[in-house]
Amino acid sequence: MLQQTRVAAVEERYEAFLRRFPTVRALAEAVVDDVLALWSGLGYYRRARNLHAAARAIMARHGGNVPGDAAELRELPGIGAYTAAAVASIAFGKLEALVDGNVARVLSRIFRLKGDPRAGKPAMRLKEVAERLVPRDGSAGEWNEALMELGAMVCLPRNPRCDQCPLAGDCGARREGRPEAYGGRAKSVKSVREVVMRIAIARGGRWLLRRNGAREKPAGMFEFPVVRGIPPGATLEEVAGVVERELGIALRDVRELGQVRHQILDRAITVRVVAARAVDSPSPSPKAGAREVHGKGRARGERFRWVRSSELGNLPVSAAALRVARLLTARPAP
DNA sequence: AAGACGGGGAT
DNA sequence: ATCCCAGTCTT
Repeated sequence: MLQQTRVAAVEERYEAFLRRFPTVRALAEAVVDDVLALWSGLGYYRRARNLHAAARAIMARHGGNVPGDAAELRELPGIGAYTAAAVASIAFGKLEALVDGNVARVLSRIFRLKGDPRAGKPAMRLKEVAERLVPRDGSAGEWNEALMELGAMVCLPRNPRCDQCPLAGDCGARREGRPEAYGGRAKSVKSVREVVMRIAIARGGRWLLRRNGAREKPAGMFEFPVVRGIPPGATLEEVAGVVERELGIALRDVRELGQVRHQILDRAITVRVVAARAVDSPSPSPKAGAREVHGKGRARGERFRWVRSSELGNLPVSAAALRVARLLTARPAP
């Protein structure tokens, strides 16, 4: 969970995950949708799929015991150089150095290492430095945690708190007077704004959700259906017409509920949320043309599904869908 | 070596 | 609006 995700965000989620899957075996025996459901909203869902696959590999290859050796850990899906070293050193007391985003920044500054610390030669140099520094007295795990913590709490990307840093006297960047000049990424990402409309169709205490395909993002997660081709000034009648044509569901009580925003890597998305009820007859379910199935290799399930709000927590849903659901709960139908 | 991957919190 | 997070895998 911590891969590319802040500790604060993970803290709220991992206890529930461990309660649901307390052992490697429990995780290995779960179906992947149940694993993804506990990952809902966290993002990077490949991590959840990899963790699930890793649990199965640990059952198959290691008799259900997590290997303590970095090289063996590295063979598991989703475990790269950083995670292998972190688990081996922190959980198993092994002598392993590691470089995460925090350590990269700290060491780049202390030794005034130029270049993007996450890629290419600079990354290699950092790993060498980390390996030279890691203590050999059995405290590698503590050392690694301390270095990461220093980066997270003191040696901050933007405004480092050098006055509180125990290593300020040893820091080349500090001596140079410009600590922020080191440890930053090479290129920046431009954010593009985008507006989409999603519709929440209610029927008999359920909402209609649609599962993303393999090429849609986030892949395989449930969302409220997008309504495409709606210009900014369109009327609700026009919206209902598009939905009826695309999904084959007649609507009543159509109303614009409000907006939710969410930030995806390079896009700032504003979601206009339209709520409506399905007219029960004649066709309460998405018409055949809209009823796609999953691509090759997946179970052939329906793209669309009527879901009770109470069972939303048992399904893999995107963060956007969680926000929309929250809005629906806050502003229920009149 | 670059790009893809989701989302959020701090600034 | 930008940065970047206790990265990894694919192209």
